[in-house]
This record gives sequence, C-alpha cells and structure tokens, in this order.
Amino acid sequence: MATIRDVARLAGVSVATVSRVLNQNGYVNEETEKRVRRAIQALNYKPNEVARTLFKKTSRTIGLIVPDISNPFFPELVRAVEDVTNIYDYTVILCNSDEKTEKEKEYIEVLKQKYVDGIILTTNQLELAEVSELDVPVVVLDRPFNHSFPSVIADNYGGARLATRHLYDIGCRKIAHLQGPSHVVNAMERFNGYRDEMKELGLWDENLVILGNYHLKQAKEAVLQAFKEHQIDGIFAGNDVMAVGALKAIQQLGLRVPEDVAIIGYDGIPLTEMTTPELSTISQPIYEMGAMAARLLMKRIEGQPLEQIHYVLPVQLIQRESTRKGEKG
Amino acid sequence: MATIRDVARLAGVSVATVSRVLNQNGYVNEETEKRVRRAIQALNYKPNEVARTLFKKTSRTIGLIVPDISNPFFPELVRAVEDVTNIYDYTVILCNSDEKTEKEKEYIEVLKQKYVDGIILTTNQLELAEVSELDVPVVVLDRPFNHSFPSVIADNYGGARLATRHLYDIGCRKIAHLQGPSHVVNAMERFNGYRDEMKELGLWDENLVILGNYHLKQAKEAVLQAFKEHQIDGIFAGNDVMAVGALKAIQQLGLRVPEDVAIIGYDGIPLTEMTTPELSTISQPIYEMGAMAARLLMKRIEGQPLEQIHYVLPVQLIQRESTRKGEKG
DNA sequence: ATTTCTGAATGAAACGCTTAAAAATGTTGA
DNA sequence: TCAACATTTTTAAGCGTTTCATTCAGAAAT
Repeated sequence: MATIRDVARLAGVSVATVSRVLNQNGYVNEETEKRVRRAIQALNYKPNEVARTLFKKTSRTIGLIVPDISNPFFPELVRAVEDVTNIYDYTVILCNSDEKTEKEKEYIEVLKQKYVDGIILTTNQLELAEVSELDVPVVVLDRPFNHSFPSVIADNYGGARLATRHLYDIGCRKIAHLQGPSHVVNAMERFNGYRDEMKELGLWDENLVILGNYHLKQAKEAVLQAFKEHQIDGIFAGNDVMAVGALKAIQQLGLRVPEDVAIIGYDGIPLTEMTTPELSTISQPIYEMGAMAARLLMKRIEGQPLEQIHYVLPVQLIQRESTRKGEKG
Repeated sequence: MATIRDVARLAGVSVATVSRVLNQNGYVNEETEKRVRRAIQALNYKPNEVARTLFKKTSRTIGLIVPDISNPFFPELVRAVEDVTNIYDYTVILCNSDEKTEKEKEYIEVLKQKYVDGIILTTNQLELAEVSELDVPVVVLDRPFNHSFPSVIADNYGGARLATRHLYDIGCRKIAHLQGPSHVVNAMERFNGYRDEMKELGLWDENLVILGNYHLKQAKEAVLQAFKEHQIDGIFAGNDVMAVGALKAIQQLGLRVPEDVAIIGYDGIPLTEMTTPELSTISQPIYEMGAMAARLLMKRIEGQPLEQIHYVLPVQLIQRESTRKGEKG
C-alpha cells in the first residue's frame, strides 16, 4: 500500500503539500495540485484511516449496542442506523449486550479504546456511572434511562392504552396483559398504560396480568396456565413475539381468534403479517427510530445543536384479523 | 486519558519498560513490574488501541458483509459471528450490501483502510478482482463463489432434493418450486436439487417452477397466479419467507394445508414455528454456520493452518404440520 | 585483569498521518 | 529600493504505541 510519502516523492513535493491537497485546506498551487493528484492516481493511494484517527482522535466509526440482534425487533433498527451513518461515511461496530451490565461495560471500554466518535445505546440496566462519564456523544434508543442524554423512543404508555382501549372497543371485557420483563423499562411503561386504561374502564384486575418475559414459549405456557384459572376474552401482549405465543396457546386450547379471544401485539414487526390470523399490533416506527437516533448522533458528533433532546415518536394501531370481530370487520 | 508516557513517568521508568510489562515480553524485573502495575492502576490507564493498530497493522476488528440484516436469515448468523469473535477479543463492523457490487466494493475499501484483520463475506456477485487482490484473510459464508477462499455453506443441493423427496413421500405428485433470484447462487443450487429429484421421480415439469424472488409478497402473488394455470399439490419454497407467502396464498384460495397442498420451506428460521399451521422446512444450522465461519477466520488471522478449506454443513428435514398428512402424522 | 555473558532498562526510530511554524518566493506600493 | 504583505512550500513536531539497538551492571569465564 502506497503511503503519503510515496505520493510526495512521485509528485516531487513534501508530504505536507500532499496532505493539504487531500484535506483541501491551506494554500496549494493549481499546477502542484494537479501533479499531486496524478501521483495519487498513479499509485492508487488511499489515505490510511488509522494514522488519521490517531492524530485527529476521530475514527468515523460509531458503536451500536443492542441487547440481541436475533431478537426480531432489532434488525430493522440496526439497518436504519447503518443506512444513515453510511451516508455520513461512518461505519458501525455492532455489539450484543444480552442486557448484561458486564458486557455493556466491556464493550464501552473497547469502543472508547478504538476512538469511536459516538455510541447508540439500547439498554436500561446501565447505571449512570459507567456511561455518564463517557466523553463521546451518546444517544439512547428505545429505552431511556437518563435524562442527560438525547433519546429516541416510541410512546409506549400511549400505545399500551391504545391497544387496551381497542380491545375494549371491539367488545372485550376480560382483557389480559402479557407483560415483558420487569427490568426492561419499555415493558413497564406498556404495563402502566394497560393498567391505567383498565382502571379508567373500570376493568382492572391484577389477576389478568400474565408474565411472558418477552419470549414466545414462556408466553404460550403462561397463557395456557392463565386460561385454566381465569376467564379471558382479549389479550394485549407486550410484544409481537408474545402475541404469537398467545395465539399458539389459544389455538391449542381449541378456541378461535378473534371470536373467542382477541389478540393484539406490540412492535409491528414483519412477523405479525405472517401468522394466521394476521395479528393486530401497535406499530412502532422501528426504522424511523433507528434513523432518528443515528441522525441525532451524527449531529452531536459534528457539534451541531439539537433542536430537541428527547424524541417520543408516535405509534399506530394496526388492526388485522386477530381483533376483527363482527362489528368492525 | 492517561498515556503510556504518564504511566512511565509515575513509575519512574521508560515507556519501553511499560510497554514490555503490558505485552508481557522482554525482560522486566519483578519489582519494577509491580511499580508499573501500580502506576497503571493509579492512572486507570488503558492502552490506546489506535496507536497500537497503527504500529502493528492489526486492529482486532473484522468486517462482516451481509446483504441485509433485516432479512430474517441473517440476524442469527451475525449473532454467531459476533459471539465467536468476541471470545477472541475481536470486534465486528457490520455492513449491509444489498447484494450491490458497488456497495460491496466501497465497504471493502473502507474496511481495508481501517486495517481490519479479516472479512466475512456473504455475497455472490463480487468478481474475483475486487476481492481476490485483498490482502486480508477472507471467509466466504453461505454463498461460495471462489474456490481460493475458505468457505462455509450448507448443503443446498442435497437439502432441496430432501425437501422434494419428502413431498413425494407424503403423496404429492404435482410439486411446484418457488425459486429465489437467479443471481443468487444458493437459490440456483436449490433449484438444481429440486429439478434433479423431480427428474429422477419422473415428475419434472418446468411449468411448476414459480419465481418468488425470495420475497413474501412476490411469492404469494406468483403462487396465486400459478394456481390459476396449473394443478399443484405440493410446494417446495426456496426459503421460509416464500413458504409463508405460499401459505397465505393457499389459505386465500380456500384450500387446506397440508390436505390440499403441502408446503415445505427452506432455512429453518424461527418464523416457521410461528405460523399456523407450523411450517415444515429444511433447517440449516444457521448459528453454526456463522460460528464456523468466524472460527475459520480467527484461525486464518492467527496464521493457523486450516484442516479443511470448504465446509459443507448438513441440513435437516424438520417435519411440521404443513406436510403432515394422514399417513405420516 | 580482561573478556564474555546475561538480565534489566533505556533511547530513539518507526507506524502514516496532520498541522503549526518557518522559510522561500512573488507582488505591491511608497 | 525596501518594507509589507500574500502565496506557496517545507520543516519538524506530534498523535500513542512497539521494538530494535544500545547501554549498563554484575557474574562468570578465561
């Protein structure tokens, strides 16, 4: 690989001049510039990013920490981040934390050592200390935990109320909630939305809360169990994967969806269109969330001011077969 | 951030000594080492990876180029790569190529500039020139195109024959194939397997080949169209997503799966367990493929010899409801 | 007493780039 | 003619490491 020195030698100038041509700053004579460019061409010279990084302390790389890319909520988010940062000529280091504080800490340490220019964090467990003393820009995605960082989330609370209300509107009165892990902030927000809406409807009953831990199998088992003990005619699942679990359980019980039990999920991942019946869901603008977070981070990195620090994106009720009873469909 | 110089000063030694302590090579007196370690502790010193990279020309980073992380086949693959490389203290830069040669070239260029230690490539379009002159280790994943690189694939041809044969075994005689994009190698291998098996069974009919482009919607439409023109009692879809498309089409036509039409997919992504009926599929060891590719790359990078260059992992028939007719289930 | 060897530590060059400061050259106007 | 200034280029220091060559002290060998 040719270095800047080779180019300088071939063009008969000093390395400083080549550097100035490359970076388009400082004076350089038109004629000289041409010579330099020809030399660059001839040698197929590409500046060494690492050397540049060492000097400038900026790597055109960001870190993206997600719990688990194989959770179907994240691929689209990651894709969005990659798409946006790519436009700005940034590159993405992907980290799976499994929500483990230990892994998060390690990754953050490594990312710092590599001089990443920024980090997008999807987590809630991390205590301030680890992150807040970070000197690189951070944007928190999906799960805000600290108000000092810019964040992008969807309206979990509102979405949950919307889902609950929707089940009510189509005639459900025994509405259960499949709840996600209690240490995950968005799961709790959705639970809160459900609870408040149920209270307002005068239907609140804590026995109707079922723990599904955001997993299909656990959700399915929990629903099977719940049906033994309680009457239920509608299920609001905290995420789409659990909604599928619920669907499986209902079908296994020989009941019909939506006639006997209506189901609505949360997230709006592609999966919801693939089941039979297709699942109603509260759709988050997943791609947009990732893109927005990436854009915020880019701005942050380039030192531009943000018009706003916390973004709460709207969610949308998507009604499909799983909640389409007589009166509405 | 403290530098090695700060540590050296505090410990009262030269930077060379600190470096030797850090890298555990060369002579260093026990007593001195202790002093140095104390200084490192005291300053919370972490070596600067970038400086290290510049000197050693190795970054403990690899590039992973996939077509599109939001295609449900890839998250698990990516996760596997990340898991394995993480053990070796490597970090992963994720790149989405959309199968576009242009993007692939750009990414490869950028990765080289960043001194990545290796690249895992999931692509088939790239001509030798771009890649083969690459001086970093490369492992080709899922889609081998050049026999000079180590590669990991699953047995597409065999899997396709297995799937076709399975449909035959449960009684299908008009077996259609939903084919993926013709420029994707594995799609063609699967097609070939289907064709050869059909010929051997004396059932080959080119009219039964339906183009679905690996997409759900396109597959669904194509199946609806095909049913107008031909009699079909079994569908072997080139991937699971298209199998879902086929399922949707069949259901829309008011036919039953598997009684009227049996369906089998390919890949074995989690989705196949979420549909109703659950989909039979040819399951590829997705995680294992990613892990294997990563392990090969690690070996390559560390200069270890590979026992074998090309790995063809076995696939497995998973029979579920969509092909469970009377005689078998 | 001189040489040779070994363990321990250091100095300085190198990795490939950027940039502040210095130097060289050219231009202008009094 | 010369100061004042603008333009162009070079020199050299620095980014934070690693490592080669060297030094040094003391022990062992001659």
